[in-house]
Amino acid sequence: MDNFEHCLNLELRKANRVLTQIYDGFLAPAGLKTSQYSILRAIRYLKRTTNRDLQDVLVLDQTSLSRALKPLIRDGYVTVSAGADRRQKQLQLSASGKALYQEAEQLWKEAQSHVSKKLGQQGKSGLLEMSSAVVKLKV
Amino acid sequence: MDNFEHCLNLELRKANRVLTQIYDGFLAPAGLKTSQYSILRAIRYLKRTTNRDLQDVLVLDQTSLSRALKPLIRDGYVTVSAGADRRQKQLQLSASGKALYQEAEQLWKEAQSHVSKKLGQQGKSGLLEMSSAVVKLKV
DNA sequence: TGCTAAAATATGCATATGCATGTAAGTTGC
DNA sequence: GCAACTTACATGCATATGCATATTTTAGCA
Repeated sequence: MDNFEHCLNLELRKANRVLTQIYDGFLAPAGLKTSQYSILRAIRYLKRTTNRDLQDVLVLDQTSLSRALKPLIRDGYVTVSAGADRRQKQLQLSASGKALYQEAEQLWKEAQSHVSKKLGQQGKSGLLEMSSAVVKLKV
Repeated sequence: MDNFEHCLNLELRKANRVLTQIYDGFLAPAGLKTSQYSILRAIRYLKRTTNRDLQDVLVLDQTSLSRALKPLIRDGYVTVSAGADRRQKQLQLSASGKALYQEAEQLWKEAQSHVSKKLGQQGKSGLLEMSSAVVKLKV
């Protein structure tokens, strides 16, 4: 299909699948996928947050986030408490959640380092800039 | 979280979500998602192919592809026939599959054009090059 | 020939993702 | 103060994705 114009979405999706598999492979010893690691990381740095706030950080639909949180809550890594506004659910990392994050962070660093080395500094910043540009297209 | 190193995978995943939603929005009138459009497109240009061959074109796991094909087969857009090697399943577009592709192709062009304009020529080729580089990391 | 390894595809399981919609709680305007 | 609107979150539905594994068929070789 080299004669035809590449679909930007398909190409990005292919890259996404490959990269996700690489990161997931590195994170596997911790029993986490990248998607879950990203959530733990976001909660960790925000200390205390809500579904609503995580949506912006993770560029994830509210309903997707609602369900993505479930395994983490179920397994006790994230704790939920009611806020002053009782519609909200305050999210925090539990002790085991923090411990798991610490462990996974090391694995993530290996993945990040592995990929960075393969892509080179140019490729790495290119990926970040391109991703940022695409995210800005969000309506 | 601006003080911390961005996770390449998360940034790419965020971009992927945004771009997929844009393309899916354009394709919605045809009742297709980008993922399905990509499969129709690949089959169309290969004329006659198999799950195995599509794996390479779409950079998609065999099991994911197996299931992704089901709705298209169920709805009659893709037809299956046995090959000489009876383990294989020969895949082709049906008449309605070709018609649907024609319709969706117009919508896809609009999406591609819309995004290309937003990203600019630089951004567009950057995305394609970056994606290609990442796909090459596949083990 | 017949046994074993390899190849093509499917299925069980779990999570990922988003749209349409539902539910509960807070906000606003009169 | 209350009806109407908005906000925060969850659920039904359908597809997306991949790992481990099962099934069927073919290929290779003793």
